[in-house]
Amino acid sequence: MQIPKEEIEQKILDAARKEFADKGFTRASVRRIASVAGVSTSNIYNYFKSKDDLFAGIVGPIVTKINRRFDFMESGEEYRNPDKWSYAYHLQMLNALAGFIDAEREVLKLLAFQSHGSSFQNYRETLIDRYTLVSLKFMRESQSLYPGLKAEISPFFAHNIASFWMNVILEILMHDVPRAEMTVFLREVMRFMFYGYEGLTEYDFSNMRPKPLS
Amino acid sequence: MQIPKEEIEQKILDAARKEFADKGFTRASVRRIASVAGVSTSNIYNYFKSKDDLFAGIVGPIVTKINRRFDFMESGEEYRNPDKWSYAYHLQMLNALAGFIDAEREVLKLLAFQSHGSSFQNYRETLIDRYTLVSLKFMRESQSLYPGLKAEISPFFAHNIASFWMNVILEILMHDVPRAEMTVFLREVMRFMFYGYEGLTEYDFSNMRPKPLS
Amino acid sequence: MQIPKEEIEQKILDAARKEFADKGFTRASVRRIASVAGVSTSNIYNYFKSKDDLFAGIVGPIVTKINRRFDFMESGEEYRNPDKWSYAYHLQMLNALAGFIDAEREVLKLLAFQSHGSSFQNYRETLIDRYTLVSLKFMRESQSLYPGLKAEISPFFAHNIASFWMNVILEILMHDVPRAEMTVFLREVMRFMFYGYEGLTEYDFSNMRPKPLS
Amino acid sequence: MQIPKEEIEQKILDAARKEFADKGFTRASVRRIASVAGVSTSNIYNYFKSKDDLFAGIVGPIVTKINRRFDFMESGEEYRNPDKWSYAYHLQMLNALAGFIDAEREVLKLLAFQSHGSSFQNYRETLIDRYTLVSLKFMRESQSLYPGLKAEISPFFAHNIASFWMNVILEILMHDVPRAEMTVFLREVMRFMFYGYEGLTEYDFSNMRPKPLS
DNA sequence: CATGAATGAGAATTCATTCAT
DNA sequence: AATGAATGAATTCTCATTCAT
Repeated sequence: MQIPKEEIEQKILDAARKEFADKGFTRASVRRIASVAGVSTSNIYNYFKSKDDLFAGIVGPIVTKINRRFDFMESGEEYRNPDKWSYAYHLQMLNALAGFIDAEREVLKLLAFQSHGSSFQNYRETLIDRYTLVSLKFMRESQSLYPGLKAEISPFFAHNIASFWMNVILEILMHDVPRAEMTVFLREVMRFMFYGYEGLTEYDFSNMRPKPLS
Repeated sequence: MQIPKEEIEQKILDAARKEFADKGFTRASVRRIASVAGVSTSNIYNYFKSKDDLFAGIVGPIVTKINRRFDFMESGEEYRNPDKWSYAYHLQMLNALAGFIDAEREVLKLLAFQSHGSSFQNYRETLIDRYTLVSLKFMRESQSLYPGLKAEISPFFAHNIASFWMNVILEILMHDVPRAEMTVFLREVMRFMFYGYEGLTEYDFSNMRPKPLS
Repeated sequence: MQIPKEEIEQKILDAARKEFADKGFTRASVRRIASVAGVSTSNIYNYFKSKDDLFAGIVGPIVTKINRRFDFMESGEEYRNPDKWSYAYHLQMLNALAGFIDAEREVLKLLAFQSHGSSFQNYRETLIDRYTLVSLKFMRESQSLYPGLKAEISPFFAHNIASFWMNVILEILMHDVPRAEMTVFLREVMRFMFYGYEGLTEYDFSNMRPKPLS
Repeated sequence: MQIPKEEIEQKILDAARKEFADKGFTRASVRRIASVAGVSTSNIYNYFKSKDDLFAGIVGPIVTKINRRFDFMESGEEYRNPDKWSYAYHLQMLNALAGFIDAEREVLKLLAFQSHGSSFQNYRETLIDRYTLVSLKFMRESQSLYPGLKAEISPFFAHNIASFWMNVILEILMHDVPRAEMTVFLREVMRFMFYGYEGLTEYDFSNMRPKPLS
């Protein structure tokens, strides 16, 4: 054919992205995707072996990226870097997060709000769980590094903090918060968190937490 | 015929509750509900005029209760009570909340996780919005009562706090946290929140926030 | 009960009339009729043994009236009256017709446009056929009375004239022609018919046909 | 698979034609059509996107033809042809009409008697309205060409004449009048009409109207 | 790689009617 | 006379997927 393979695949993915965004996974129709893509329904099955696989084709790359980031966090390497314990580092992380959200809004929205019925419907939970583990590990490491720290956080509480962060991201996505406001907002959230933590753990995080905005 | 109406209605509701809990609103099947309830499919429509109405038949009463509670909060009456500003009051609220969650777990789960596709699919958002308004109002009233307070909370931040509380409840539901642990946990969360607020608003909430659990 | 039988029956008939007028026989729903009438669906079956019977309950009396009129026409008695051959008589007939249509619009519309699917769905045809027979008979009698008349009208042509008259009535009903205009219009139609007949039959109907309206 | 598309489509159309002819649009069943066509119900929806579309698939081509004929009449081009005002021309038209009716009996019957509930249910009215407009226009043009003509026809009367013509066609269809008789009959009707018109308008149409048959 | 053809299972809902009470 | 309860059959339509070509 004249049309190269990749181009067709791209057309399918584009159409699918729109359809999933509009209707959500369950109510999306492969037929409609095909017709928008200008491709026969059956041909879609030459590129993706199921509706679920098609969804994976869209969110897969981003999921991989996210997973790799979590792999890295779980590796613990990060924490061995003393810079990790600085305000600047946290700010940098927040910026990276904001950038990522901003760049991948569309797909992240699919993952967050439209994946019900697909094999990614529990992805949010998975991430929260992973992040919970990471943060508990971080707490433990903190205690060995800073013996004064009394960070007695219950696993479920940690889970909720993780869930809170996830929630913050979902709210950003849901309300299409622009990049610039994201930074301000995320910094405020982090400040809020540090103060909250301090209250619970009786430890002074002042060198880490963001300053108020002017 | 001999079987009284209520009994049948109850059987249908029971079967529906199970089905909705299992499959979620969209993927639930009226046929299956009927067959589990031991009733002809069409007979269901003598009791509930649509699948959505059937769902409403289950969650409706609880929704009404919740809405009434929010009506009361919006009325502002609560805030005119000076006790509202006390630690004891907050604890009492948390206990009431825990009791309610504990009593209505099953239905609340339907509302929270299985309502997608029904007319209640945005209920979570609605509640968050209402609570946001209430808390912003509370902030404003606080400022007139306690002029020292610098509570500059952006509406979106307030929205996120509301969303956080909602999230806490969802987590409790999702992980079937038992009643006893709920109290402990909610108290911790509130402590966390007060400290967080203090950091943001530079105001001393110490007379209001829960003490640490020994 | 306090409510007398007739009253209930009337309520049912009223509700049914509305429903049939709105939806036509086939798409009308007995349930809806019952609910509008404020009666249980099943109770309707104590008054009318089927949906069709219910429809008959509405149109029946008018149908009977019409049938009796046709019985009379078929009896031929009318034609033995020499006045029948006069302009005045025809005018009187048209007025009677207009009055009848005006008085029974609602039911006639049901019969004309909404009876499809009921046992009255062929009533229009039946009437046309009866009228065809009557007019052919009239023609024959005319010839014996007025030997000069060459009224060679084919049965099918007669059928069409009958159908035309029916059509005129349907148009009056469909466009809600008010009583006053009806008279004018029917007179014009009759004039038109007589001239048409004259052309076909080479007979002078001038003593019978309506004058032009000044 | 081996069976080519057109063949299947034809089978479906054939079965549908029968079903619609038997039951009328509303009471026709897609299931039954499918089973008669030897095709799965759902496959029908690969050919026609709805029951209505299926009906349109049958009557559509003829409707298009008819519409084009009316477009032409409305264009007025016809009237600028002086031959239009001749007996011969009218006869030719009647013949064309008879031919068309004869050729498309089956579909015309569907349109005329079985379209209730479909999107063609008002087609009869539409045609009558169009024809009414055309004939009123014709009347006006006549007056400018033949100033002696006093053709004061009310719109509603014109409407009724149009309706009469439609009715004539319906009767032909309903009683399966054979082609040969159609010609005779239509000529009689036209003669009748011209005489009728003459009586109403006091104008001499004698050069236009058909002669009596022998 | 592409497609036309096909399908079975399933969806929610409406219907007229029946019948024991 | 009235009703509450019940039902089986029917409706159109949508779906993801398969497979021979």
